[in-house]
Amino acid sequence: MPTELTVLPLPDLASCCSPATGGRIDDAAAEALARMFKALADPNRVKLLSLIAAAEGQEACACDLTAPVGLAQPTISHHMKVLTEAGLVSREQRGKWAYFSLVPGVLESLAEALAPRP
Amino acid sequence: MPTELTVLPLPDLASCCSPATGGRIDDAAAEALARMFKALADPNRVKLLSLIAAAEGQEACACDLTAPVGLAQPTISHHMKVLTEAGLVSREQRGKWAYFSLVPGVLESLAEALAPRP
DNA sequence: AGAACGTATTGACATCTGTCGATGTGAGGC
DNA sequence: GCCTCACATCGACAGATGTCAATACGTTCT
Repeated sequence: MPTELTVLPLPDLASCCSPATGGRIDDAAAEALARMFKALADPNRVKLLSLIAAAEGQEACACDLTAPVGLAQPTISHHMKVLTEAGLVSREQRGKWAYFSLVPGVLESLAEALAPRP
Repeated sequence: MPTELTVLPLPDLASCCSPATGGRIDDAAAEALARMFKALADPNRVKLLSLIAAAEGQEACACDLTAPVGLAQPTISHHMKVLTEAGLVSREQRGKWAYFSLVPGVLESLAEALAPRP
């Protein structure tokens, strides 16, 4: 079977050149942005992302994510899937452990869409 | 009766000095951020925000928001309430029209939380 | 091969969310 | 005063979402 593709391909985000505050955005851009924000719209996912971002190399093992947020293992797995499919983090299997890392540039693109700097 | 307060007081956002990607954030900050993102987690709300941001003075009458997004009037009203309670826009009654404007600095704070610039 | 371990998937559940029609409210105009 | 206009609120509905227990999957060790 083919490797799972992220739901939001990176080019899509890169193409949303009209930032949210810089003018009217089209339907596709609005949906692309909303899909990213939806992935961030849960406190536990924000925490998970923060944990990964705070780790060295900006990558963390799933085993290190369960305890800090205090949720059951399947729930963590679910949230990580949401973050992965949104294109915010990437997953790498290393032995029996799953490592997640920030996808470079995505958060910066999102921030740019929110408040473009002159 | 007292003036309605925004659900997310601005100081709260300002105090979330540990950005999402700069280190572990505490529960309160995670929830504050998630609340903002939740308000942005709908394509129509992104469009509405974009319409306001694109208008001169970054303010728009509700009557000008209904047609572009193609939703029923109560639905627009609902979305604007969500955006207002999230602290992203403010509402001002002028005659029989309701004007919404971007709350200054909030989007910038959010962007900063997502990707702090050095 | 079999056991142990780390994760993912499934199924079920309660809750939240987006949407609209109907109705309420408040300001201006006749 | 009454009617109209702009907007908010209510009630209802389908669909999405967060959560966990139970189970399945894949890797590693013996």
